[in-house]
Amino acid sequence: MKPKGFVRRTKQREAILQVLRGTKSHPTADWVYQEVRKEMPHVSLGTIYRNLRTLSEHGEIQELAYGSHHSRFDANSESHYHFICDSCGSVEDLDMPILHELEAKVEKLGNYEVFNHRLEFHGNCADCSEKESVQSDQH
Amino acid sequence: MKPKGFVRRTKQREAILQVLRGTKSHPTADWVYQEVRKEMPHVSLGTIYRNLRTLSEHGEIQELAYGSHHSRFDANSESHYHFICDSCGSVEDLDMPILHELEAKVEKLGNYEVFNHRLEFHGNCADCSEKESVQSDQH
DNA sequence: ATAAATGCAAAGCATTTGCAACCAT
DNA sequence: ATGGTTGCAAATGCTTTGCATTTAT
Repeated sequence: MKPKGFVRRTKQREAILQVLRGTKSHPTADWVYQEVRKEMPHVSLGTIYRNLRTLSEHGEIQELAYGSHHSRFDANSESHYHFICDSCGSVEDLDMPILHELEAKVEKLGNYEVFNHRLEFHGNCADCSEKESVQSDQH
Repeated sequence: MKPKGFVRRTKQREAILQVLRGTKSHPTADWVYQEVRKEMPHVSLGTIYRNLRTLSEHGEIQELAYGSHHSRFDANSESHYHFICDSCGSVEDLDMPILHELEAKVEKLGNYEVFNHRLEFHGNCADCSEKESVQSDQH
C-alpha cells in the first residue's frame, strides 16, 4: 500500500529545488518563480507556493517567515524574549536575561553591525501540553 | 521651531495604548480594534494600524511580526541562525553553533514544552555599513 | 487506473493609502 | 492657523484556493 500523502517527483518541483540550491540568497517565492519561469515559462505562481510549502513541510527546505501578516503588539517595549505556542498561537513573555554577548559574537563572524536580535522559543504551552497528554490517556 | 514629525496626543492613540497596557496577551491589531471600538464605536481600523505603527516607531510599544507576508526560503534545512540586514533586507546564514541549552532553560521557567527556537540578528550588513560610512564622509 | 500535481484565474485577508474633514497644538 | 490625525473606502500585495486537466506512479 502506497503511503498517504506520497510526494511525486515533478519537473516543477525539481526545478524549484534546483533554483533554491543554486543560491545562497534566501530568495522570496516570487524570485524563485521568476527563475523557474526562465526554463519553464508556463509554470504558475500557485505551483511555486504549493511546492515551497510541501518542501518545507517535508523538511527539504526551510521557510523563513518575515513581514507582518498577523502582527501582535506588546505594550512592554523593553527587550525581552517570547515563547510561542505552536498549538494555540498564544505568546508569552519569558523572564530571562538578554544575551547581549551574542551580538558581539556575531559581529566577529563577519563585517556585520549588529543592532539587536530576536530570540523566540516554539513549542506547547502549559495548557496545550496538558490537553495532549489527556488525549493520549484516552487511547 | 516645532520638531518635525511631532506626535500628538489624541484620544484614539490614548485608547489604543490603554488597551495594550491592560493585557498581557500580545494582541493582534484586530483585537485592539474590537476593544477600542467598545468605547469608541467610530474608530477605524486604519487608525488602529497607523497608531500601532507610530507607537512602535517611537519605541512605546513593540511589534512582534508573525506570519508570512514575504517569506524567504532556504535550501539548507539544517537548523541555523540568520543575520538580517535592516537596511537592504538581505539574509545571510551565520556559522555559529545552536544553543540547545537555552531550550532546557526555558522549559524550567514554566510548564513549557519547547520544540525549537528561532534566533536572528538584525543590523547592517558589510555592504550597507560601508555605504553609510561613505555617506558620512561626504558631509 | 488513480490520486497527486499543475495552470489559470479568482478569492482571501492583513495591512496600507488617498482624501476631505477634523482637531490638538 | 497649521499640519498631524481621523474615518471611510478603495487599493495593495503576498498568499491561498477551486476546478478542470495533466502527469507520475
